[in-house]
Amino acid sequence: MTMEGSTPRGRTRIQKEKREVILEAALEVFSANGFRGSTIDQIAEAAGMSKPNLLYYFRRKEDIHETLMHRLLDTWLAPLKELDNIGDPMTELRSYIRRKLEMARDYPRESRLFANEILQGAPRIMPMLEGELKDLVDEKVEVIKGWMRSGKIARTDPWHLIFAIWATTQHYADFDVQVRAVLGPDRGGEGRFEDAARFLEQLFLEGLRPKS
Amino acid sequence: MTMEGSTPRGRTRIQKEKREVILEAALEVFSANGFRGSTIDQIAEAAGMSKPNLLYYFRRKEDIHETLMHRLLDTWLAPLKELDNIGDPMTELRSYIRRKLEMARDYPRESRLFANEILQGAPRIMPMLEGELKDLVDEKVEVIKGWMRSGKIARTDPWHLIFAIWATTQHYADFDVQVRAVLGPDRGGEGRFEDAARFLEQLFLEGLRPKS
DNA sequence: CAATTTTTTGACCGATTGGACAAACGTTAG
DNA sequence: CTAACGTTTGTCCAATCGGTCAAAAAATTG
Repeated sequence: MTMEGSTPRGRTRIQKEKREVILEAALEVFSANGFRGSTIDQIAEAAGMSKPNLLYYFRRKEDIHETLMHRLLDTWLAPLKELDNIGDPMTELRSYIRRKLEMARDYPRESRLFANEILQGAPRIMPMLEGELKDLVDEKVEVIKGWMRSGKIARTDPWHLIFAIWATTQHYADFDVQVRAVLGPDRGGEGRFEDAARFLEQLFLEGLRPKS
Repeated sequence: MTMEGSTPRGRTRIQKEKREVILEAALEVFSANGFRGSTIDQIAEAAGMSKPNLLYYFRRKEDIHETLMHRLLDTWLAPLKELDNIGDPMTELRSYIRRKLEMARDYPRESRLFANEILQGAPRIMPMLEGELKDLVDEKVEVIKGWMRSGKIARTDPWHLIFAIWATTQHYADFDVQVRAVLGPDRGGEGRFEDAARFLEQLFLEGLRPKS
């Protein structure tokens, strides 16, 4: 029996392993060149196998990308999911910013893959944006609104607050080459994430300090 | 004599006009699909001419992109160039944020073209980033440092302040589809730029209010 | 061992791509 | 008019692309 892409059943040990190798290679290639800029040959070479061999595990180039994007969104939303109102609002926000910045530092390829997809108009994940993502944001917006009502943080627009956190943190992954070019050799080393963390904490925590 | 791409001399009126039409079409196509994702045929069609005709004005696909990127950087740096210390620091910063946000609103294609290039590792404009861009930022960092020394704004990292302004404003162009998907039909209309402007002003101006 | 199934590969295919080129067309100057 | 120059197009080409296929090689099973 040939492998059925639709049925998760019947995956042998080799299939599971090779599919992981391919996905890892595809993440590397897709995040660096975008979907249309990447070729199956490139991915196959990065995965250490021939093109027909790769196509034995994923029938179409788009299947690889789709699998990658589905996994990605879960990883990507995880930090926001952790945001809840059991702790102190300022502490919660600081933790969220830190987690997002750590993701930009530790998973820049994932961030760039996501950025690539959105830049092209999100043709393959639009439903997920309007569904899962929007629902999660709506939920967290209510949490933030609660903080504002109770005077724990300044009143402002919760949606744009979330956008600002996304934008500033992901910037260090997506625009990494620009950040390093501007900072130069001295300031552009690994310490840039520490500097960024300090700055962003100050910006957001001072910027959201409740007036009273 | 055939047209020399290297010599700006000898451009007829028709050449100037057609080159502009091509660049406008290329901006549309490149910003939506990236460099490798765009074809000469697409650009030619958007420009209302045949592919060989287009190649009469630009010998290679890359020449179009290069011309576009060179112009782009000038446009892109203009708002930052205007930042100087003749006015009140807070007013200057507010103006800068507003100008950048207006650019994201009025020139989203340019923003996405730039983002695409940086995402791919800036293969074609790296020298400009390390040269012009870095020099300009270094200069403005000194301006901001002066404001901090004189106690007009809070002491913080000027480089990351600039990054944060870039990231938050360009986010509304580069991640537009995500912003609109998350905001939904009600809040995602044209008013979103007004909301963003209000939020960003509050965030940055409160976040940078000097502690006295 | 042999039979069967899974994995791998070389060769191939049609479509698309960036680009070349010569011929045709248009325009202008003498 | 004609010669020269600028512009446009149809046709063509080599390279690359995503993907197929049959057959070989490995692995698994009995």
